[in-house]
Amino acid sequence: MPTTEGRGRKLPPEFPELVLGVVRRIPKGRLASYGQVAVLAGFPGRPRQVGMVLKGLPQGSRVPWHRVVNNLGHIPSQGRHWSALEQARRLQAEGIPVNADGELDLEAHRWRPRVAS
DNA sequence: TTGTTGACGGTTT
DNA sequence: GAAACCGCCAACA
Repeated sequence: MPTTEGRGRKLPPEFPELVLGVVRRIPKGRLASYGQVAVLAGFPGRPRQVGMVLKGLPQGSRVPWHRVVNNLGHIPSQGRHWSALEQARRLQAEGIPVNADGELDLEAHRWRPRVAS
């Protein structure tokens, strides 16, 4: 049955939910990259769509989307319309040091989901 | 309808 | 070791 699963070329309407579910699973003081969230959500190779979903999140969302950064360990748009500076401040409040450049130690706080082991 | 952009990632030169 | 290019797919103009 073609649930169009597996290589479903099209993104299911639940994509945002899956992404939010993964992001919500990020523990405090931990960081995750867009690609990582995409893979955990079950859509490897689509980090941009993940960003697009987070972009459409309202400010009242309980999703710790501020814990999601790019693989470079750097917060984007640092000065654009987006309030990246405020998010960086939140990360510091979680115990994650952020440079004035908007860079942070991703590897030092990389979220490690249980891979079975 | 087609073309371009985009909270990015990975690979190659 | 660093920089540049390409690729994925969806939403927007």
